[in-house]
Amino acid sequence: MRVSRLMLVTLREIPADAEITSHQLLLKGGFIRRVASGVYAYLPLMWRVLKKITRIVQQEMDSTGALETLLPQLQPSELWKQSGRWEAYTAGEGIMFNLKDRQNRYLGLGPTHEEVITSLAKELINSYRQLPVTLYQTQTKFRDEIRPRFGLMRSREFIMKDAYSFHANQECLDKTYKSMDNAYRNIFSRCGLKVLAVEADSGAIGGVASQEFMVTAEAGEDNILTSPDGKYAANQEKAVSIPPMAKPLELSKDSLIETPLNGSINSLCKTLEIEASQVVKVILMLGKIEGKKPQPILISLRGDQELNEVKLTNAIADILKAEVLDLHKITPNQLKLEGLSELPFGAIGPDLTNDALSKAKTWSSSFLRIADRTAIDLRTFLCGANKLNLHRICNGWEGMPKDTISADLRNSQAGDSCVHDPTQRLQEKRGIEVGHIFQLGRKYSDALEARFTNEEGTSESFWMGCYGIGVSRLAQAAVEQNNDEHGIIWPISIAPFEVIIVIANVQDETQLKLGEILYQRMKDSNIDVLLDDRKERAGVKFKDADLLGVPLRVIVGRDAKEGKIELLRRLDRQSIVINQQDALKKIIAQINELKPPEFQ
RNA sequence: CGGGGCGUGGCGCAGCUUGGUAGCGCGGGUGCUUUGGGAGCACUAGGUCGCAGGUUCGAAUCCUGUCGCCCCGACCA
Repeated sequence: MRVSRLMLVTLREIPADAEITSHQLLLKGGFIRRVASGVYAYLPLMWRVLKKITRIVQQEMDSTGALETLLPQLQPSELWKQSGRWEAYTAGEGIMFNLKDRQNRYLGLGPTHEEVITSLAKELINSYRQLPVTLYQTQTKFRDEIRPRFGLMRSREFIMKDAYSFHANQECLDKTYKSMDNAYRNIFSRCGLKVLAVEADSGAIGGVASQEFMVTAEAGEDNILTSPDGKYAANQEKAVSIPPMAKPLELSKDSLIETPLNGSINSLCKTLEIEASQVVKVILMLGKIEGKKPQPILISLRGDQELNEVKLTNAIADILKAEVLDLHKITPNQLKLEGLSELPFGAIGPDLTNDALSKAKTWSSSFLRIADRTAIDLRTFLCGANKLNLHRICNGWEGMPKDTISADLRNSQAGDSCVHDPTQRLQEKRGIEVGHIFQLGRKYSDALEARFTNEEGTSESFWMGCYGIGVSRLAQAAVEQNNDEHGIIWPISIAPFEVIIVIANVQDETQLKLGEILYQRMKDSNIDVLLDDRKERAGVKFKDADLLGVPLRVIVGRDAKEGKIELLRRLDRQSIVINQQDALKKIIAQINELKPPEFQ
């Protein structure tokens, strides 16, 4: 390809709305253009990158025996109602774009494909003899994100590889799960990415075992907690740890304490000269629960701990045996709308009585009370006295409502001791999730009644796994991890081109001719080569070459008349002057050197 | 959804407070010079100031509404 024919538009100034480096560089280098919020056009250069990633993904998936397919993006609501996800994915802050066709049928734009694939498996697979089978596809997915941001990192339309496996039993699922884990590690390593595998919550998709693959980068949106010995890594939602000990509280008698105008735990503690770990704080939330009345939830936490909403959601679902569709803090305005009297926010205790809900119009009339174990473990603590600006000292939980359920609700934090080895202290990192593998179990096959006949001749639901890679996100994550002050440095395996030939001055016949000869030779040797034949000044072309991040650069310039060219490596700007006859050999050698060792 | 901010040539911005019919830098086109790190000079094209109402003799500027985009947040109010 010739740069003069590439529709290349690089920007001198960074567009104002790009926040993180990778987003800025992709815009500046002419790789992507925003079309709407969270919706991007992949320009020709970017498309080459995406195709290269896809190719690697295909090779690794194929080598596990998975079958490539292509499923519809437009999906009938019926399938989603059968799996029970239609409500959760469309109501409230649901992320599924949905629409009505001319016959008033409801459809969703696929954010994922469990329903479709499971219903196909139901139709196509009847016997254990057909199992196991894994299907995968690479295509555009749609998610109406609450807040799209950072270019391709969190977009509303994105490219994803998703795979689904079907098995006759858990052991077989385990085997495929492991082979996917292995394939994923190969994929990321071949793409030139440093990726960390972490334990994860399976979230809205449901299921048992789950692992995320994180590109470590400051700009990442996810918090990861790791142990220095490398034996434990989990994302914030899932991470467990041993919290620091609470400082024992000296005062022992029940006593009321005036605490006017204490906006926060911190100021409360400062005024009373106590530690946050000696306080029990209460948060009131309202959960929308499938098939039930809105449920007020009273959450008790130790003052120095943070609420983990994912753990809370899981705990609620577990206790009520129903899906949690939505979970939000209760606001004074909501209380008013519900016909309830005001509550002493800021001074609520774990024993706030259900009387507070007695006049509720639509809500359940009693609290679901859940307390984090660290709060339950406190012997003596300070908590709200259920009256504005009033707190009190409590001696243990004896006097508290009997229906308080203990659960792990807290966020693990950097510095906490690790469960597997208390001498290890958790460290915090930021990461970009580029892959996620799950063992779904039988959640979807049960819901959609997707069954096969097993060896005993009886009917049984499929065991399922699902495995995703955010292809477009991975491409941007690669930029986030590989760049310098001059621009992008693509890992060679996913670079839009492997080599760029820059003819310093196309008006110089000798340079132009030599450039063209080298270009032809490289094309003949199947090298992905780009020829910068533009009638621009050399400086402009060098700047663009840096920005575009092509790993190897051949400069045909002044020394062309002696048959010499310069070969420059983008990564470290090491350059050598060589005879043009040796060019091809040297370039091929360098291309191989730049690949990860195990794939040269 | 809550809070904050911004919409003015392709990009980055000024002008708005104090109304008088639009400007700067970069980019585009043409010509000459230049030619290894985002060149110089000259000429030139390009904007119903997001949109809709209103106030006014007169609106980019003031008022109302609306659309779009960006940032922060959703852990005791």
